[in-house]
Amino acid sequence: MSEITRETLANVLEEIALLLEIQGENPFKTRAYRQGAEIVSGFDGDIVQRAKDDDLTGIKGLGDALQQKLHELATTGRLGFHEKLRSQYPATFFDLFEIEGLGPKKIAALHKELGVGSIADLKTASEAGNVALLAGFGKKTEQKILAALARREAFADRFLLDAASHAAEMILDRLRSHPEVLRAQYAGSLRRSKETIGDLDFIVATAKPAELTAWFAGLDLAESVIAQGDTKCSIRLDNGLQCDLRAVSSAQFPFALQYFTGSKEHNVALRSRALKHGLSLNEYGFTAGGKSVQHGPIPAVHDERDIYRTLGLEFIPPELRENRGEIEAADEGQLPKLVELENLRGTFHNHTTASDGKATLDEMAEAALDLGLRYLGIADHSKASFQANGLDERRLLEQIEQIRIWNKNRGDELWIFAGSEVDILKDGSLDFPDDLLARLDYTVASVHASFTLDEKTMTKRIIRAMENEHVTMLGHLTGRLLLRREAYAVNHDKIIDCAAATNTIIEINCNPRRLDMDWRWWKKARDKGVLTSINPDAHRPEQFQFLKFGIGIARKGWLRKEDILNTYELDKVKDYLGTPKDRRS
DNA sequence: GCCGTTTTCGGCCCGACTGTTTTCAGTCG
Repeated sequence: MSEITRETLANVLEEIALLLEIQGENPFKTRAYRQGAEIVSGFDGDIVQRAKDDDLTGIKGLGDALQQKLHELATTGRLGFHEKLRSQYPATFFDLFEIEGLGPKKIAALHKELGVGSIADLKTASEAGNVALLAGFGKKTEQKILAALARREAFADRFLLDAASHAAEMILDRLRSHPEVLRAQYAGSLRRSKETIGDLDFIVATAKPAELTAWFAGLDLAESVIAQGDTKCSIRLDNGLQCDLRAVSSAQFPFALQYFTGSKEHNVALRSRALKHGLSLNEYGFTAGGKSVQHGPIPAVHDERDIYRTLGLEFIPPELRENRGEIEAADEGQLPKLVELENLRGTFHNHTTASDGKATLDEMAEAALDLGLRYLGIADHSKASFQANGLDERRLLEQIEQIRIWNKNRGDELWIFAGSEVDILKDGSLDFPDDLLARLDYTVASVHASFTLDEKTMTKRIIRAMENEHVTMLGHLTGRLLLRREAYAVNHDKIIDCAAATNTIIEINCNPRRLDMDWRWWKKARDKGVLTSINPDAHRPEQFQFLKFGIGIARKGWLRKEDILNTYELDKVKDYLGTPKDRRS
């Protein structure tokens, strides 16, 4: 029996939800399982242990039935109910749910009538023209399935933040310059600063919605038009990214923006709260609702802030809207004052041509100056990263000297901190000796090889590095490359505890391919007193722009200005780095 | 299947768009 993890528990519940849908079960029952999966994934604590101990009472959304099932699953590694459902379908069956345009009803029909149990089956049946013959299906549906299958092969279904953000800003500019647009904003997961983006959502306020949707469908950026109506239009860009436009009145705008920003889970919670206030909330406004509560007059709403205020809540910034405690905190007036891009004073963890960067030290420094930064940390690779032209001891000493000269001449404009991104070797020792590390202003310690160690060994390895007095911060904790490579196994709880105990900073690597450590861990780390640094890992000047994605992740992790080293003023950073590690706070 | 400061039963979010329909089901968000 493989080890039971949080993911196992959540996946089993999610699969049950899908299978129940296929069987036409009561939709509310299906939803209960799906919500159960969400609760398990987002639970703040050791849900697996709680399930093993049959200690799940009191967790909202997990009733008797789910508690019993989770307990069975956690203790025995299997769930009879789940296995019975699954046994009726092939192992490849769940892939079908990823096909655009196919939901439980259509998948059930395809399976029952044509025996379709995999993507390959679906392709064969569609190409043979058998799908179009089914009741409720037609030629167009079959064509759409084939197109979706082709697209699935050609494109990723999710996009990195930089690609999504770039497209969104471009389209937003176009929308805002349209004469019939009063207000425009992007919503969805991009506005929430999720680490990857499925599609883009735009909301416009206009008196002429149909004119806007037609204009949107005709954009030269549109590779194809997925749907076009009087108030809604969906197009696909030529990189495969889907963009949805909703055109609403100015009065509806805040509601639509709130609604389409999501997350779905946040909105469900918000709507249920509205009902308790005697109000029904949807994407167009408040209406009288709720069964037994006497409602007052429908309040005036001009912006999103008014929506939250009406429900007795502080304004909840989009990044926090994941139903992970933000509504409760807003209710108690306990939301953090989140960090802003303007709070940044400098940046650490940047590369130059000395290792694998594409710009020289001077070029990086000039770019940092242009950005208005007060200090810049250089951290080129160490010698073990030979694939990245890592510096040996002699070259590092030369670079330190070069930085000292810069500071002597131009330190009052931009102060450069001499650092190193030193490799954490397989046994947890570092790639440079302590006496050399001691000559640096700071170090970023990172894993760049031996990714396949088991979790216990990897965690021990990283902890050994953190215990070194010269390790200022930990680079990209899990080594994940979003949409490309999974994180290596590492125990976040233990790393966070060690970071707190040893005063080691954990970076937020804001390369859009990384965004590591994951935002879901930051609130816990912050509460334990762990400091972070928002690090662009820039290999060329334009990559300083990654800082804004790091800010998004920090905000998503509930972080405030004071939780982040590079919001400190220069003097304070010098003090911090000049204080022995065990006496930093 | 979950929930409850009127409820232990009867609610649980719902509107837009498409395609296959002859009045609506399915999907998506």
